[in-house]
Parts: sequence; C-alpha cells; structure tokens
Amino acid sequence: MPGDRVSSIDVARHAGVSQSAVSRTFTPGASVGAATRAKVMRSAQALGYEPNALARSLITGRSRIIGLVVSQLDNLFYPAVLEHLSRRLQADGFHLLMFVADDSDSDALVENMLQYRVDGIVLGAVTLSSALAQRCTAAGIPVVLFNRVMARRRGSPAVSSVRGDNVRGGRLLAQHLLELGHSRVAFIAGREDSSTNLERERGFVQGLAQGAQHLFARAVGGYDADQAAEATIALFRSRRKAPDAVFAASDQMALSVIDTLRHQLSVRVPEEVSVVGFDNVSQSCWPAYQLTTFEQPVAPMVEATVTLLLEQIRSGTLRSQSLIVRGQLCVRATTRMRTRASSNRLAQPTAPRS
Amino acid sequence: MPGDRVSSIDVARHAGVSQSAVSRTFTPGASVGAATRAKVMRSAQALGYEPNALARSLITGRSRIIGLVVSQLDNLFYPAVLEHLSRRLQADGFHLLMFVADDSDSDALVENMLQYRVDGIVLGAVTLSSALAQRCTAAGIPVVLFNRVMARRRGSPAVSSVRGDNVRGGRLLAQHLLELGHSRVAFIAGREDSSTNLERERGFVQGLAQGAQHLFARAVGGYDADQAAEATIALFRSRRKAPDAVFAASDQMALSVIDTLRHQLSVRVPEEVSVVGFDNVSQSCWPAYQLTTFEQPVAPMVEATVTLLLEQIRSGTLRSQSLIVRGQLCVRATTRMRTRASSNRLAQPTAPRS
DNA sequence: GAATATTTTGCATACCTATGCAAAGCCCCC
DNA sequence: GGGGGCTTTGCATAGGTATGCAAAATATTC
Repeated sequence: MPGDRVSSIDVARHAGVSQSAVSRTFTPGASVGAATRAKVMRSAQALGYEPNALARSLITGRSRIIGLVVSQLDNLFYPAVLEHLSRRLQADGFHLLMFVADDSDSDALVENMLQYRVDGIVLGAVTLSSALAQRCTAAGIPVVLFNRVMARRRGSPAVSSVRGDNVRGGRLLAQHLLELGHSRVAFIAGREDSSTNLERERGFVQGLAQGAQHLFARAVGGYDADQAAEATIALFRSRRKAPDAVFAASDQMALSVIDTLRHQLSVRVPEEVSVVGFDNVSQSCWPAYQLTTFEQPVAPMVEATVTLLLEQIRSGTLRSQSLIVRGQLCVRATTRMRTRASSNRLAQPTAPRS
Repeated sequence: MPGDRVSSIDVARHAGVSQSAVSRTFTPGASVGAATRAKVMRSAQALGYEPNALARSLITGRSRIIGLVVSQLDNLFYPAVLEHLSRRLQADGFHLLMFVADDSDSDALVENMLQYRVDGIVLGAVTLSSALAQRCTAAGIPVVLFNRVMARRRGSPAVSSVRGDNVRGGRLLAQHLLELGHSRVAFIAGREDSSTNLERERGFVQGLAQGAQHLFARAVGGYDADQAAEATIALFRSRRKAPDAVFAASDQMALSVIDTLRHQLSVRVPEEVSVVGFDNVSQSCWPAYQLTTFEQPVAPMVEATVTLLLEQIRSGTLRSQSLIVRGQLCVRATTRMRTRASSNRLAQPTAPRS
C-alpha cells in the first residue's frame, strides 16, 4: 500500500464514474452533479487520493509556484518579508520556491527556475538582477524586483519593481538631523552598486543641501554589520574631526554603529552622536536601541508585489510598473537635540519642503 | 514568440534527431553520442529550450522538491536555518517549497504538500506536527522534524527528528549559574507544550538538583518577546523575593528579559542578575547584550537533516532516526560571579559531571 | 406529455518527458 | 571480410490530469 500511487483513474474506477468526473470534482467551477461529486469524494477519501499538482500544471500551463530569489537572509529585513509574502501567496493558492543566489551559480539558478516553470518571480537578490530579469522576461515570466530597481539600459525590457520611498526617506532623515542642530553629518553607505543605496544617499544629500549643508564624512558598510563597525571606527578615528550624527543606509548597519560607538569607542548615543537608520526592522525598537529610522512598511510592500505579480499572471501579459510604497519617519531615542537649535528651529535656514 | 512553449520535440525536429536523443542529452549519465549531443545542445540554445521539470517529475516520480513547514519566522533562530538548508539542498539539486502554518488551515496545508508530490518534508512548525507527520508518513513521504521531537503514541509511526542537545544544555546552564554562586534561579518557559521546552527545563532542573537546589521561580514566555517581558515583570515584582538569575528557554526571550530588566526595571545585568538563554542566535553576541547561552549549531543540524532526508529519498524507504546534535556553552557577559563563590568553586557541593 | 433548454457525463486527446526494447551503427581482432 | 562485443539511436508507451465536443440525462415550459 504505497499510498501515493493512487490516481484519478483509480478513484474513477472505485466510484464507478469516468476519470473526467473525478477531475471535474477537484476543479473548482467545473460542471459536476451533486450525486457524482459525493460519490467521487467518498472514493477519494477511501483511497487517500490527492490530485497531482504537477500533472495538472502540465496541462494548464500554470504551476502556481512563485520563484523567490534571495541572497542573504541574515539581512534582518527579509525574514519578515518572507513570512508575509509566503502567507499572502498561500492565501491565493500560490507557493514560494526558494532559490538562494550565490555569486557563482547565477546561470544554473536561472535555468533551475525556468525548468520548474514558475509562474512568476520575486527578485530580492542584489546581484545578477539584470541578467536574470532579462532571461525570464524573454521567457514570458513576470518578474517583480523587491526593494530594488533596475537601471534602464537600451534594449533591455522594463521590469516591475516595488520599493520603499528611499529618496524621500533619506531627505526626511537629513531634515530631522538638521532640525536637531547637527552640523557634522556622516553617511555610511550600503552596497554602493545597489539602487537602494543610491537613492537613499541621493535623498539624504538633497536634504542636507536644503539646509545648506553637505556630507561631513562618508564611509562604506556594504549592508554588513561587521563592515559597518569598521566604517564607524574609521569615521571616529580622530576625536576632533568626528561626526556628530551618522546615517547608516540600513538598520542592520545602524545597530552595529550604535554598538560600536557605545561599547567599543565609549561614545554616548544620542548624547554625543545621533544615529539613524533605514528599514524599521523589528530590532530597531528593542529597548536597548530605540533607533530613529525611516520605515519600509512590509505589509504594503508585499501586498503591492503580489498584486503586480498576480495581475500579470492572470492576464498573461507582461506589464512593467514601478511602485513606490510610502513610509514614515520613526523618531525614537537615538537622535536628540544637541545644541540650542530646538528653540529657534523655525528660524533655521532650512528651506521648507516644497 | 512566447518562448516557454518550446518542448523537447521542437528541439528534436530542429536538430534532426529523435525526441529521445534530446531527453538523453539532458539526462546525466544517459547514452548519447558526442555528435548528437552537440547538435542537440546547439538547437536547444537556439530555441531557448529548458527541460520541463514538472513533466520529468511525472515520469520519474521524484519532484526534487522538499516541503518546508514553518510557523513563525520572526523566531530569530529560523532565518539562519532557512538559508543554510536552502543552500545545502540546492547543492544536491533540491529546492524548498515554503508552507507557512497558521493555526487554522492545517488540513489544507497537508493536502497542498501532498498535491505537489514533495519528495520530503522538513517540519519546523510547533503545532500540528503529529497529524501532519502521520499523514505524510502514510503517504510514503519522509519527514524530518527539525528542532522538535514527537511524543510517541501507540500506533503512530516513529518519525525522524534532528534537535540540539536540550537536556544537556539545560544542565550545563544550571551548573554554570550554580558555579557563579547563584541561589535564587528562575526559569522562563517557552511554549509549554513544545518538546524543546520540556527538555530544556528538565535538564535545567536536573542541573539545579545536582547542586541541591530547585527552581526559585518560574514563569511562561511562550517563546515570545512580549510575553517574556511580561513574565520578567511578574518575576521581579517584589524586590525582596526577586531571582538573582534567569534562564530563558530561548535567546529571543533572554534578550527581551535583559532589555526589560535594564530599561524598564533598572536592574543591572549581570551585576545584579545573571541572564542566560538558549540557541546562540547571531543577535546574542551583539555588543549590547553579549548573552551567555547554549549553542544550537545551525550548520551541523542542517547537515544532519539533509542527510536523514536524502538517505530516505534515495533508498525509497522510510527509516526513523532521532539525532541529537551536540552544542556547547557560550559564556559571555550576561553572567558574572556574584558572591565569594568563584574562589571556592572546586569545593562546591555541585556534583561533577559523570 | 411532448418539445425545448439546460445540465451532466464520457470519450478522446493533449501536455512533456523518460525509458525498455530492439534495431542499427561502430570498433576491433582474427 | 566477417563475426562478436559495445555504443548509439529511434520507436513506442507511460505517467496523471484537464478540456473540447458530442451524447445522454435532467429540468423547464406550454
């Protein structure tokens, strides 16, 4: 009694109906009589039958599988995304097939995804975005870039993307720091080739410029905690020329910056230095940190991603659309008024937002 | 030019060979001449052909898909596991299909997994373990419980499991606290119905007993940060009868305990109270915490899981085996000598490990 | 109760690949 | 050159399901 070898034909025989009847019983919206359906259900139950989704996919041309490509899951931001995304897709009868992108096997990875005939792809990996998106779009598979956007090259097809409001977030964070009276503001970049970093930095520099300031110092943390720690040490090497505020391009790095300042360099946060991040991961509101940051709202971003994906799958057409999900500034306890600025804030030369 | 509609027959026609030749070209170890293979490869390239894994599965009876069932991914311990597991399986040509277990849809979830004809299942969800394992084992699908073990009931089939050394870990943590001279030791439980919690608590109580002590206080945190914070407040309500050490059954809870003590109750850790956890998640060695804990080594646990799974898949037989992966105590900075105990440690009544 | 409209059912086929079997090709050696 | 061994190739079929089409059964209307 192997159990998994029971097919719709077996059920049909057992119930005394045709195989079609069995198929229709398990196809929502198909035309089956109540009596037949009941007989089939009883037989299916008795034999332990479950329809074979793989065979079904072969016919329908839809696998109800979404490929998810990620690179680092230690990213703090992704676990929550993964759970939401998986739940949301499951509710619509889709499931996530995981692909972890190494730097090496990018070709093999793409082939694998195509072989499984995924109905759609969510791309959460930094590297290889363009090549992969290229091939999948050519194969007629909708791709949505999550939390990143692809540089438009000549001839390459546009590909959908969902991301947070990086530019506005950077700008608001800069404004916030200026309002607190900071004048030596540093930036710790993520991966410099990533669109998220580019946008956040652009917004931040814009925001500073509106207050007639520019970056006091800059270092690269590569979205990695250890690198961010090193960057912090480099920035604060000289006490006299040290920044009085730091924007790290991700919460992950910001938390590392805070730890390094407090426990390695004995610099008090926020009394001596303000630190802000980006993402609003769950760890940022842990009491030990209370990080001021700009939110990337997981649920709306997932919702947008799923909508974009399913719409294309259902219509069978590829349509490129780039969505930006609005977030808000979360002011907590790693930024604090430092000088006399707070009282005469309104008199500041900071240009009002247009 | 839809792109994905190209089958092995198209390639065969284009290359002037039979469909079998195409199939064999893409089947490792099959018998194809060099010239034929070259022709086929060229044609496949030209047409953009990728073998259809779904159709292949239909024939071979192997989907090369492993179902992964998880409940909460905010668990701190799971992201690392997921990444390792996915990478490891990918190296062997398998991929993970995600299933998120709600409390409600357990039946639908099982059916879904069976419908996709997964080759094996990794069960990381607390609830519904037994029912699910039951059905899948009956269907001939190997199941490995990750980080949990199933109560053996009469008649239910044994199911494989991989877990950390919960009992020994609990015992060592207790010994460690005793050696530091603690005498009012509290325990904050995870989910009380989980095997991990049972085992950790058992080991811990054993360890205390070896030092002629017993639990000073006990509360339940349900493996949840917020609940653990509440539990902490309850335990420390009365200053006079407060514990001098706390073992939280997971790092996640331990970190929450530390935060609550330090920032809400103004209790110093480790000067006034020692705190220990279980798992050794990456956050535990952040400088802000430096949590003393007992390690659950992710890589070996994943390796054991994959070995167990693939062995059953390859042999086609179900074999139940229960593996315990050894871990070690990680002494960091949330525990510290409190009284005169350290110097006369050797004279302590603590029984030496047998 | 007959004639028509509607639902239900079965037949046959298509989806795409792997593989057992027999035929065909190749190489080697006497 | 011919026979034996080995490799390569094609044929045909199986695996489990969905679905268009026509036939059968049922429901509706007068």
